[in-house]
Amino acid sequence: MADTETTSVNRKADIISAAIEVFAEIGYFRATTAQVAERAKISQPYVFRFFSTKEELLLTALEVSWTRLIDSFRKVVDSTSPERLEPDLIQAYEDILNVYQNEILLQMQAQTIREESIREVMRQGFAEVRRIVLDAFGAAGIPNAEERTMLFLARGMLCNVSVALAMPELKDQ
Amino acid sequence: MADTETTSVNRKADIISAAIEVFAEIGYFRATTAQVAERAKISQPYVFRFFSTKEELLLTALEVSWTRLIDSFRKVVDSTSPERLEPDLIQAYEDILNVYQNEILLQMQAQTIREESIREVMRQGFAEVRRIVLDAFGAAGIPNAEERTMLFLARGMLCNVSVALAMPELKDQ
DNA sequence: AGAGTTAGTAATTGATCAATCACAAATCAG
DNA sequence: CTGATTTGTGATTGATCAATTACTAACTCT
Repeated sequence: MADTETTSVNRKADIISAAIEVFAEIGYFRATTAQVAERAKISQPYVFRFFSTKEELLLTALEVSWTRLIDSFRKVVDSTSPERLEPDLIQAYEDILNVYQNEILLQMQAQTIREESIREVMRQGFAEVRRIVLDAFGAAGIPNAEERTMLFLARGMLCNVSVALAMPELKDQ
Repeated sequence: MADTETTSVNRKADIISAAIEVFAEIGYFRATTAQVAERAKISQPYVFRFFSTKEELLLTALEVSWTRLIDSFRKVVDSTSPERLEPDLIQAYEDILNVYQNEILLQMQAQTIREESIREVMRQGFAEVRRIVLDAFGAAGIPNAEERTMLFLARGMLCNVSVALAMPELKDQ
């Protein structure tokens, strides 16, 4: 097992990573499967061995991005103190925005896509993040947990815009 | 001057309105100029008499949407009391989200488009809205005006997502 | 060795689309 | 009435793209 081996799982992950980059940079509808394939260093038709349609590839890419966010938030909730909970959640989100910016940019795009399968993934992702934060705020004894959760999500959405448009003044104080 | 007359100005406005609807519903990159033309009840090539490219049409549509928002906020700021300022601004935004939802959905799409001309319009729009709100909060003697402005914008962004995904639970309380 | 399976590609297809061109119909000015 | 301008469309073009087809190459197991 050399590190150059190419398993089917690796290939699929490569394609998803390439798709996240290309879709985020170029825009899902404008990006072509050939561009994704080129980034993944495979031929264009080979993409369709792993994903039957372009939309299915988007769906999978979105699932990956939500899983990353949810896992990260869960880790914080399971390991921090009530006083550090909110700042640590904010820090976790900022880390993701730094390291996996393209995944967040892709989520932003998907917010306005009207295909029902896409909307469903987005709704599930948002609902689960909200659930995790709300439960954690409640367990930490934070008062007005519902409103605080709303404000936490709201600041997250503004951070996204701030990053996407390169307008740090929008969020910084 | 009958109300059925078609001036060049009317035609242009028709095309912009049609573009806002079609782009918002279908997505800018996926929407076709033929669909815009059909909605505006003209032929597809005639669109290009008023806009030299599809992107220029998007740019104009975005300008219209920002002008609507900015004019609305200015009206509130110029006419309300310091105590009613924030609730009235929130109400003004909710009204726009109800009546001109497509314009906001188009702005959301444009947040992730990387063409520099599009980004410039979006940055100017956000910067001007922020300036208006911040100045008004300051003039109204609201403490921590900067932070309150940030939170106002943040709640606005969450409202957008809540509307786009039809998830009222995200913003309601 | 060689049959069977997996990994991968070149070439093509049918559809779609932004933009242009060539032209027609209507309106207007003198 | 007529020439000029404005308003508008049908037909076309050249490019692009998702998806399919028909292959080849490489590996695996016996």
